[in-house]
Amino acid sequence: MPRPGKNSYSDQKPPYSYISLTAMAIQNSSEKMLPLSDIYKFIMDRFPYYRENTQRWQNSLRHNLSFNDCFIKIPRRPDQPGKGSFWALHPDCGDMFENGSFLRRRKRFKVLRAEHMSCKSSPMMHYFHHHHHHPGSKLTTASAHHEHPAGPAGVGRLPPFQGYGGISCAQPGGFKHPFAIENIIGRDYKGVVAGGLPLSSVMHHLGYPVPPQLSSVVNSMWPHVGMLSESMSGVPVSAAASEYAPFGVSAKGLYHNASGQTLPAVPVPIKPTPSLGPVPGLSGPAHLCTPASAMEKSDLLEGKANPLHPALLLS
DNA sequence: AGATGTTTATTTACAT
DNA sequence: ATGTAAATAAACATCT
Repeated sequence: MPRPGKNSYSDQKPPYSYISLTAMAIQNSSEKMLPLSDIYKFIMDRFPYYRENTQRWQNSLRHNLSFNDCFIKIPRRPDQPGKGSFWALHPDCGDMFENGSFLRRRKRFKVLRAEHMSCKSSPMMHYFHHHHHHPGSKLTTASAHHEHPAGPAGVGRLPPFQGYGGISCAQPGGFKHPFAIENIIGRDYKGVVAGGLPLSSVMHHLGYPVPPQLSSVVNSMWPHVGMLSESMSGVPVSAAASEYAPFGVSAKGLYHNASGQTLPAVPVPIKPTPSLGPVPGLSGPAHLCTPASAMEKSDLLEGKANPLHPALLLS
């Protein structure tokens, strides 16, 4: 362990899995989707550690994109030049890091084989179209309508997406919130709380589109989101890097200080969700309290699917 | 040829 | 100690 001589953390391996790094990058983008090269760029910009061994970690990252159902591929429209597809987060992947650890999720997010059949599984599935080409491929190729009423200024603004081939089950004005990380940190987001739950996740589950402003909380979610490298931001990397210095802090201490205020999401070692005890009004078989993200394909196929979302159960 | 994706296999590390 | 998520390696396919 390097005795912190100022910069010693800067090139340390960040306490994020590839999945969380990628989710971070995607969430940080205005369109909530990025081409591979931009994911690379995001990571390299903020984490000096990843400016080396690029062959190795980028291969791993690509593996993760393909392998994990929480990432979906969105084809480019003809008017969006560039290489490769866009990558986004599966709308139903929920809080993948609800346990407070960005290193290891409680359970892998897996998509049901027959998900395309019932849109009732999630209103969000309206954004996806049954294009089951290759059997066994994860989600269907998405024909998501990533049209933002007005793309937030900045990153390569895309023309409003009209949908593919005229097929459209557009959710008027809606952005599909991918990743309800608000639950991790955002409990104090202004005006957010409804019955103790972040508004956006409630909305999500009621089938309402979550407005972009709400997903902007992301910027407070990930310690490094919004932070650029020293060269770009003028902020010394070492200073910013110290943000994830306290690896060992308890999750409890991270989320709320004494006054109940929310603190930045510093990744912590996975720990038993302290408040995960019996949820009032939600007693019953354990598997019924299992987060959707914890469901295995087999469970879902056997009809054990949990209609309730983690965000509504735990938080 | 190189970037992008997909897939299988093996190893490592963490949680329970 | 066992189960599993994540990391790593590598073969291979596709597309530009």
